[in-house]
Amino acid sequence: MIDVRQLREHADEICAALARRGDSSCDSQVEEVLELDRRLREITAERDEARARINELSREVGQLRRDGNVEQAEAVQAQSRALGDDVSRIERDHEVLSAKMHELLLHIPNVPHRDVPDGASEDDNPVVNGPFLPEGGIDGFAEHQRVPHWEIGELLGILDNERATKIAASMFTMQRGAGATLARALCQYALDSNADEFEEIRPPSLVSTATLTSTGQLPKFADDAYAIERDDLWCIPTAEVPLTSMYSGEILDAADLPMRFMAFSPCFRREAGSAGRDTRGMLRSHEFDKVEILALAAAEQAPQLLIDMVARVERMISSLGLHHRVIEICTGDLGQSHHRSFDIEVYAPGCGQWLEVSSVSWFSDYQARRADIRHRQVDADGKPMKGTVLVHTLNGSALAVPRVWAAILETHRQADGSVNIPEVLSPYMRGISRLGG
RNA sequence: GGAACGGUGGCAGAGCGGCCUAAUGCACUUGUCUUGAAAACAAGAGACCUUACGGGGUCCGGGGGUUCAAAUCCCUCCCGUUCCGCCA
Repeated sequence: MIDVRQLREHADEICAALARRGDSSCDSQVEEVLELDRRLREITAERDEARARINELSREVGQLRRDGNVEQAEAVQAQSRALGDDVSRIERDHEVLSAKMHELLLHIPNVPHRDVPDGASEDDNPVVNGPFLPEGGIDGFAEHQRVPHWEIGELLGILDNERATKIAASMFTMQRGAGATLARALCQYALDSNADEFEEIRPPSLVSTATLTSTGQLPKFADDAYAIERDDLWCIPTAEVPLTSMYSGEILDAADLPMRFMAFSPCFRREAGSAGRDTRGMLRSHEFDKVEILALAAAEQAPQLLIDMVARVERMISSLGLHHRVIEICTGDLGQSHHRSFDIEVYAPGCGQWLEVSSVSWFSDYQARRADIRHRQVDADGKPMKGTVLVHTLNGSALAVPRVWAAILETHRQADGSVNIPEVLSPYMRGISRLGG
């Protein structure tokens, strides 16, 4: 959610920034919000005035009754009752207007950071680091690496999506044997690698409607999430959702910032808009495992944290012997809640494509305003100051299992058809260092 | 799922229709005293909205109701504790 007060004072700048996203409907939405805001403040003043008068009169009634002056008390009561009717009428209007305004605000996207490159679509996302490829670039991969992971998985008996489909539905996956061990090893490894700075959390996988609204999935993207209507709960699409809301409605101490969390969780996605895309293998599925990293920070800490978190993901990918590049998300491709975003992509030689394995994003105070997460401010001497400010949120996937799993199979496939497990995973592989062969 | 009891400021906890502008204690901040600290004493202190910056309004789990007036009474939902039932 963007700030109404900011909007009031800097409407032109905000509209201009939103226009960079290429969505022209923002202007009219902003205008409508401002109009509602004007009316709302008008009637709020009216209501408060009436309420102040009622408070005054009620005190008078109390005094009159104590004095035994019943007649006059009743006269004042009648006066107050009439004012009470005014107040309830105004309150009804107020409720309608503020609900309308809130609804509009929930649909207005975040303002892109000024350094976000202009662009219309994902085709305009620039590569900002890499690509880090073997000698010879994309053509430098050997012939035995050019087998898609779904074929490798089937040959080695470690991927059984056919049965996953039988048990559940299409677009569900199932790993077995060493394949399942590898998937779990990746999570263990990701958690251990980030434990130096991030507190491990094991959050609920189902959350309330309020929680899913805070992070921006609702109301706009309800079709993408699995709903458990009977209990008014939703399956999380990422651990970002519960982690961000851990401190919702709370006021944090500046000294505790930044707060850093990581969590392993299953992720559930209906993939409503992508039916028929990436249907083979592990590239896209309704349920997958992921380790997420997340930070709640003061505004001035955010830029450096963004850089740090991208670097962490890059180190992890490199340590697995995978080939990656970092792209920055341009204005036209930026998610609704995002202020600035970087994707880490891994090259999968078997299926011959760059796979998005992580997206690290800075949300400015957009999510924090929805979730109401604030912190106390301190002055230059570290003394607490009056008032509170919203925190900034950042998050990213430390490691999303399926695509990394796929890239490992394809990248580390040997000429004899076996697959070498990256050295860093050996503590988690029960002694398995090679699949097949 | 059933029953009982609860939910009040950072925490503990009183209040159970008007003097609540929420007692009291702890913690906190500032000052006095002190070489410094502690103790003692005094004062202060929250959040949110709005403002002609004088103020005004809101906040006692959420929502609704009764009343001139609700922390206080009624309804409803949520959460917690304890006991029972069920159960990894």
